[in-house]
Amino acid sequence: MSIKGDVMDESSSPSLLYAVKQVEQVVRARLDAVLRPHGATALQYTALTVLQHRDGMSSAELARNAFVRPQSMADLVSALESRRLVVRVKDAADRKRINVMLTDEGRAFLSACEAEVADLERTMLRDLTDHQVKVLRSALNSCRRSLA
Amino acid sequence: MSIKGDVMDESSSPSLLYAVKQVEQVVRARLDAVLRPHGATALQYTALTVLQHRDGMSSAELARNAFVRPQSMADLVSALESRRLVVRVKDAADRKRINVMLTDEGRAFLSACEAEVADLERTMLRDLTDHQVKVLRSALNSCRRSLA
DNA sequence: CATTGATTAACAGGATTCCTGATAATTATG
DNA sequence: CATAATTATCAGGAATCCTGTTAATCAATG
Repeated sequence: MSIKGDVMDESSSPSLLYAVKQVEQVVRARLDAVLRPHGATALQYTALTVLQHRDGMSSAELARNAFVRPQSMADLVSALESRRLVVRVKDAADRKRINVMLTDEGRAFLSACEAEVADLERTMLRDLTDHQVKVLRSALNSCRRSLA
Repeated sequence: MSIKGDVMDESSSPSLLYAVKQVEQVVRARLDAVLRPHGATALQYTALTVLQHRDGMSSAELARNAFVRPQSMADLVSALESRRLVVRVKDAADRKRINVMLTDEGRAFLSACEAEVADLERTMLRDLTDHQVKVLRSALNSCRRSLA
């Protein structure tokens, strides 16, 4: 009885593009399950965490950061605003720009999910050494940079 | 002028869940761009490559492998069938099962995309040593297994 | 052997996430 | 100043995800 997601395991040296996708798929599924009771999706959560690091980004910036079209991100931000997790604030210095800011509710939401998400990450990394985690992190960042 | 996708770079030790998602996002965008002229999406392509490795999987198996609900995969397979890239064949030994088989067209499609996709992967890994690639691969597989 | 449980496929409806195409306003550039 | 670049928004649509439900088939159990 095989473990889920192992059709193309190490034995067949599959594409690393595929390996990344597999991990992302299982993360997404697991994250969605964690977040659903809180009323959000994995992607929405991701956008919120980005804002947590750099509040006040424009929708266009968020889109670029996520490698999607501006409109895609605008729709996501719109949904977050509907849920009152963010507000959109006209930029004083640049009137065509609208900054996306976390609300207190948004911050509370992130706090509420934090433990479970951290648990998920801990589970994901449980069989890796500290060194492997370090290499993984820098390799992923290298991959992203090379394709960005 | 920052590189796209670097809001939470190494300097702030972000979630590895996020790092995976970032790479997946840029891969998906790049892969979509490569595949669009061929008339398919990154996800459809991924499903086809899985079948390339193990032809005749059922839709339910493909779903499990991809960590999505059966219906989600059924819809994707349905789209692939419409494009004649796969056929669905009743299983002789188990009449409730339908095996998804690559067509010649499906195979030809994969061949047509192969060079460009390989190029993409090469680009992704260009700044990594062989050793780092090796660690990356096994770490990703470990992550997947731990969450599956 | 009959019943129950598990698995597979499919229908239906809907939300989310992605894209393209287009328009308008604002800022940057030469 | 005119043009180019950037931002946001409207519109429409495809793809991808889910939940809920039903029916058929196989597996397990007593």
